[in-house]
Amino acid sequence: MAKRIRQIRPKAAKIADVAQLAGVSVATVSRTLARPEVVTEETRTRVLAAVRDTGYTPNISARNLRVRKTMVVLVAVPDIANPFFAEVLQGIDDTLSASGYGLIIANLAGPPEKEARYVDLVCAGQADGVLLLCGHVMRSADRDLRDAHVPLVAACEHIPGESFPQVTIDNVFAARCAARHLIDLGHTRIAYLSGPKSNILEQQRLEGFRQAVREAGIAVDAGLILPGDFTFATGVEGGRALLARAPKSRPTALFAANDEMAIGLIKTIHAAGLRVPKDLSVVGFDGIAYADYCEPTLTTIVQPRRDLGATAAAELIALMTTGKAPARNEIRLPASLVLRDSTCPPRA
Amino acid sequence: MAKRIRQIRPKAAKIADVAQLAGVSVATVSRTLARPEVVTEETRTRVLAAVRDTGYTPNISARNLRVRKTMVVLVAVPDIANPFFAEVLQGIDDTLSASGYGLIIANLAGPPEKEARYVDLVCAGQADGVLLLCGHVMRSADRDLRDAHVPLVAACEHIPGESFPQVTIDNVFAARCAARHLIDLGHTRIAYLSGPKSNILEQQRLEGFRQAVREAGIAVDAGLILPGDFTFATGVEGGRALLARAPKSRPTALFAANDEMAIGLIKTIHAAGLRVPKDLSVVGFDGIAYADYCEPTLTTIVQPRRDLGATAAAELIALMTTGKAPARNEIRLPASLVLRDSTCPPRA
DNA sequence: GATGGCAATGTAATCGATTACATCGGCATG
DNA sequence: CATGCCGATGTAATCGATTACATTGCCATC
Repeated sequence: MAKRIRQIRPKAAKIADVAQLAGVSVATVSRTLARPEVVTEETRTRVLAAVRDTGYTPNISARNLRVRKTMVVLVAVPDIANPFFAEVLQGIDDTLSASGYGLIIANLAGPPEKEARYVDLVCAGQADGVLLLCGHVMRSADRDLRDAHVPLVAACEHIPGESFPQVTIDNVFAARCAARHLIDLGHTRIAYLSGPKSNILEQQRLEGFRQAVREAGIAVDAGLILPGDFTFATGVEGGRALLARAPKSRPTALFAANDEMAIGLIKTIHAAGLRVPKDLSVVGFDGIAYADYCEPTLTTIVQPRRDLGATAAAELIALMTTGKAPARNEIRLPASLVLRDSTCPPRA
Repeated sequence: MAKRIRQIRPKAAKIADVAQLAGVSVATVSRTLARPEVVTEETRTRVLAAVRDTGYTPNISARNLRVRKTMVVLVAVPDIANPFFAEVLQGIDDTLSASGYGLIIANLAGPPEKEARYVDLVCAGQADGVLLLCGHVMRSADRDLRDAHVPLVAACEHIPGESFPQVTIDNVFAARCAARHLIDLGHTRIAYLSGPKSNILEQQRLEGFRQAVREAGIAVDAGLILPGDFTFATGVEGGRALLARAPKSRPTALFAANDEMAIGLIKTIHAAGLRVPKDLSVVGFDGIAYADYCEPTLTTIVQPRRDLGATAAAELIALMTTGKAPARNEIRLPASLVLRDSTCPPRA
């Protein structure tokens, strides 16, 4: 136990060691590894044998310094603990690592000075590109990021009027579909459970909701727009607010700006003895895994999470390698309304 | 729109530029930045001004090459999409980034060759340390990792007989508590919903379950050990298996080796018209956020996820900086049994 | 047989920061 | 006044890989 860990790492083999062992020059070793076809069959085998024997692996810092690339991209994510982003991340990781890129994750949930540190990293040439999974990067950091002229791609949150590629779903349209679904079922008193007002996604989803309601000729009741911030807890709050209303004036359906709030709300409604969907139909947004586990299963807009990540990553790779922006700057992936058990027509 | 992104990054300022502008040598610039107290007040201000004016940020690859450190640690995680690990990651991230370390995440969910690539990265000196969140690293890669003599710390899964520090909870003990809770409530026919047989956590939890049952003088019914693999889907399967039994021979309580399975199982039980906890008490394991959202809320063992991550990270930092292993190699953090609504005494 | 071309390999400059060692000037001490 | 020390700064070696350019030798061509 507690066997002392070797404190001094054995001096790793360097390219010169390999060269010496193989009886060639360092250039030949480097070439053998980078473009095997340019060296003789014979030297190639000798060099590769030497590589094996020495256990050589190239020092990446040295290479990076020389070629001025890092093969690393920085991914700024609002909150890794959020399962939604976790899945987007997987898509990113798959694509990126298939092309030999590593990714370093900047988790923005946390003290803001961390954010600054990550931006520094990028500026210091520690990343060849940046993937933004959220619209709100700190103002000052944001400037620095642009000034660094590092290839940049955003995903998930669409920021209007930006010049870098953005991969998102059409939130306005999707929200309109969701609301429309409730309307088609026959609901006319429909509530909306909001995300944080300043959030772009929230704004777009509310807009979609408004459009659908307006199209149906329903007046939007300001009292039915409930405040929230995308968390389970505010979903619970929303449920309480609903229950506080006189039964007559309660909505028969509700559209939540994300799934977590929808689930919190349903829980509260159930606790009060009312049933979803009979007494209240609920539609969510995002399509987190849990939406399919909860009771009742949640009708929701499912975003192609992995695909969003994968596409954004592919876009970034293109940008990093060709250096030019893609033809279409705003890439929209299809989202789908998945019908489950949390919606039904209103009671007669 | 599609404003062409600047293809050639403006040549970033280097230390020599700053030195020239400030009218000092590169050494002085470097010293000013690293140890401000050793230079004159006067030069310091001149240098800092020059740094600002040139927008200089040190090139990290060059620094790494020189000082043979990267200030990056590699975190091997079985599956980032799993919310449990996501929270552990947050703890890691907080601690690591507070000490100026970056982290690169090796997501092992995916093609095994990715794993090899990550190991290469470490061997190539791209990381100063490794944090393992799972016991099962590929055999061959495992060897390479040890051979690289890179500081290593494991968390979450305890691997008996290893020489590197491990930060975990006592799974056997915790599982025993969970089972004990059911026994104390008066249950005598208790089922166990397993994880994958080869998984160490599963083995430890099953062992804890067995101990509790044995202590209570209850015979372990092999038919009540249901197969599973930690996924929601196998939880559902487990539920079906239970329902397939004659009502008389059904257990009155069940301990699931993790929360996701417990939730899947409850869903199935409910769908069949039985109620949790009245007809079946259920205890889970892990304490994922969702365990507190579901209906009924889940009695479970909650692991100190953030703390596991933070402690492991702190341990790794110590190992990387002092180079010596800590006094205690096996660090156990306390887990707690949280009582919620999914358990109650059996019906008379 | 001289010449040009080409394929294979070697030599050395280079990337940008850190830091051991050298230098310089000033001041205190004997 | 010479000596030595110290604090501030400069000079240049160094980290390890890549690659432009140089070199070598061989073969084909005239």
